[in-house]
Amino acid sequence: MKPDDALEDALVRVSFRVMAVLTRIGSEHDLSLTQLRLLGLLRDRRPRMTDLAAFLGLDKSTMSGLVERAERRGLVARGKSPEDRRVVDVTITPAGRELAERLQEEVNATLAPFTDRLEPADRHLLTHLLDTIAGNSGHSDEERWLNAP
Amino acid sequence: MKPDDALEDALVRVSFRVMAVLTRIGSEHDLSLTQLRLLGLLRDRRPRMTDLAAFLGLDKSTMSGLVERAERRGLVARGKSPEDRRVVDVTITPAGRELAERLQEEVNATLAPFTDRLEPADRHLLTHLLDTIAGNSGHSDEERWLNAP
DNA sequence: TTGACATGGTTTGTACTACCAACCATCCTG
DNA sequence: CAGGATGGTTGGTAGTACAAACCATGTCAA
Repeated sequence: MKPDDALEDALVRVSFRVMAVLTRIGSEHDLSLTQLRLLGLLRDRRPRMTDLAAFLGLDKSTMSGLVERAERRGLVARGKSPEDRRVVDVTITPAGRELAERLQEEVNATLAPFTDRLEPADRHLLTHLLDTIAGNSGHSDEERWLNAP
Repeated sequence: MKPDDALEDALVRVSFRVMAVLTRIGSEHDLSLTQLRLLGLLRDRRPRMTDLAAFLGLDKSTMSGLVERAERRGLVARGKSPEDRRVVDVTITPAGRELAERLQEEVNATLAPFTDRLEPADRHLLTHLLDTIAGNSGHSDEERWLNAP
């Protein structure tokens, strides 16, 4: 084992904490982590099923069930593309959007006590460092919350 | 929405990336994220079922199945406590320990390209900042990889 | 143009995850 | 010793995820 994996360890540790927060908040709204992410993803996109599967790293068949359940709850809608009648475009409904926004607020509010352990300057610094390792050095507004790998 | 959630967003984004790495590496060894975490947890502990459930934030019944499947694969073992014959102590087997170590190496190796985007000084800084928000300010060697919330 | 192949989604079947409620076994306490 | 509390397992249900088989539509080349 390499002598200095402290950063990798810290990343994994913090990530599990963040996931615990997301999982809890999701479950309070009867949403799995994946559904949560789906909703966040659809806030500023209108992808087809295949794109969604690629974004989330899931199989097409998994997407079918995922979208089907979300649709049954009125959070997303399926629309057939006029250009290619095979493709199904997935959109978020007003109800879904409202839920997604509330979720993000709750997540941020829950994470705040942790991030508030840092001085404002350190918060900016940490944000920058995280963006750097994530590859979003020039913080593009395109790449947003709950993005794909 | 508060004006400055940049740090929270970055944390969530990076966490999803880290989870994607863990999920992929786990699945290459036929391990779910939870099994991965269970294995990591057992590397330096010998908890009873209830403690494991609390650590992982899961129901006792979920732990039964989880441990049962891991035991069937020879990665962990159940041992009855002599003091209290109700409790079941869970231990990692040599095979399980070897796998856990290989997993950690792979995870660290996969994360390295990301963390290597930072200068050594920034890596130390980031480690310190992450430890701070996670509450492990005095980096205790007790609290290790894949810890509980 | 039409036959062959590629692409986009759904369906079906299986295994795992996770919860809850009900249930035994063992411990503890009055 | 009779409750009740605690530790785990079992059974039932829903969701997640994959792979394979499938249908519909699109594309390309002979």
